[in-house]
Amino acid sequence: MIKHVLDLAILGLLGDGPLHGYEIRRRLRAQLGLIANVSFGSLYPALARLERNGDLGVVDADEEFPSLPATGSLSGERAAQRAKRLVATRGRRSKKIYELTDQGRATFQGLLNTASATDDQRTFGLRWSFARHLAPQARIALLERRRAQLVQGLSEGAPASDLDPYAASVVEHAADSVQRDIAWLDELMIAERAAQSQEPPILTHDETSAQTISPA
Amino acid sequence: MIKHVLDLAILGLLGDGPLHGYEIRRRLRAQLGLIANVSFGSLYPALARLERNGDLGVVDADEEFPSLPATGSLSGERAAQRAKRLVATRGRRSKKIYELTDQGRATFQGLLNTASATDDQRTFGLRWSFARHLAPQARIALLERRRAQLVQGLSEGAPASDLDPYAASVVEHAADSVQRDIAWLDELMIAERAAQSQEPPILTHDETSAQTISPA
DNA sequence: GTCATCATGTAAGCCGTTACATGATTGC
DNA sequence: GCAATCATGTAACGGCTTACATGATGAC
Repeated sequence: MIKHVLDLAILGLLGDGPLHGYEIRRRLRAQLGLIANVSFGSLYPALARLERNGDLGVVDADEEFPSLPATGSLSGERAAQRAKRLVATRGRRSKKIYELTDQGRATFQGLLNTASATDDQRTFGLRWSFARHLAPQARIALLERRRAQLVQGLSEGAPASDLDPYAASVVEHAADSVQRDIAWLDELMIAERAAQSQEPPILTHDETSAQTISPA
Repeated sequence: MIKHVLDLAILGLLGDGPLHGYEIRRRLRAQLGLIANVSFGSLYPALARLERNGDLGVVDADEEFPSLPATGSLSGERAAQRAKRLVATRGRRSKKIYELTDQGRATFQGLLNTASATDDQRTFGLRWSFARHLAPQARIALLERRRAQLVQGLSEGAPASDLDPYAASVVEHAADSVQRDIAWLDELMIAERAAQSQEPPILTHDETSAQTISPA
């Protein structure tokens, strides 16, 4: 999984609420195990990098309990207490809970809307699995870009001439798989267009923000 | 494409006759473009490594013309002339034609028969496309190993619960693809068993050598 | 108290792509 | 002779996996 894709997965999962690294990995494997995989050795450095970049913030352990809202801004003695408690709670090693910053949300939208030329099926799958965060017209565009890529790959693919039966069966099956992927995209497009024509004017938060944010 | 797989592709293509690097890449893209890809930056170092290891030998340009067989062994003056001609023909940069050594053939058989736990569909496809070099029972075994891997991956895969429609469709399509791959393997197994029961006692060169060679 | 699991993090090694550099051949 | 293609090779860079190291938590 290349860097942008890992970032996309992390930011996407955190879009549903704060999580710590271990849980992010668990969810990726449980929910998207067939299309995404990530080792701790790449996940934790990625989280640290995203935090450095300002895309992620670390949640104070106390804030896991929303029944204790921060009334007004913290300052002076109160802030010192809180920092001390954070250290005491986490020690040097404990859960480190990340949340999306506004910049992180923008970065996520950028990654989601920026289609790479080297997208493979898994990359596309991960992207599409977050499609609810895309504007409707961006969904259609994403499907069409992916479809064009697959069609081009097929045309550049093997003519399957003068191959022995074993190699020929492999090439044939690979071509079949791509064609099924294309058919799947066509179904998605039909469903998407139908859904959009039914309820066109409703704009969600994600949809409005998607229109105001430029790709990274 | 991991190292073993690249080696497998190179050695497999050279099994049909001597080739130079540029041509190896051309054929890989033309014949197996959907399942294999390789850049010069990895191909040439791989060729050099295989040559160092003794799996490949460099063919004298003269030997491209089989109408000039080497009658007897070369020695002394004759050998010197030939070496000079080789340098003159290739200069410092020209076609460098590789051929399989006996050791290279053994290495190929080892790679072909040694299934890795991290095999993906492309790796398996490349392996299977060289299945004609495998002993019949090794073909069946390869198919069954791959099938078991896919079944296990499916069982570990997502329960697809509480996902939004977009993510759910991705997971569902991925599972469908794996199931189609399994069905394909089943077809291959049926065809393979049928072919083997029709003509069991015929042993080709590859089949006999496959039984005497141990994996690398 | 100890074992399994949860949880974070670092370092080494591997490998592949990209970009760069060089030179030979062929058609015009 | 010049451009396009054929042909080989090197170096820098990026990024992922594996293995290692450390520590907290909960069950028994």
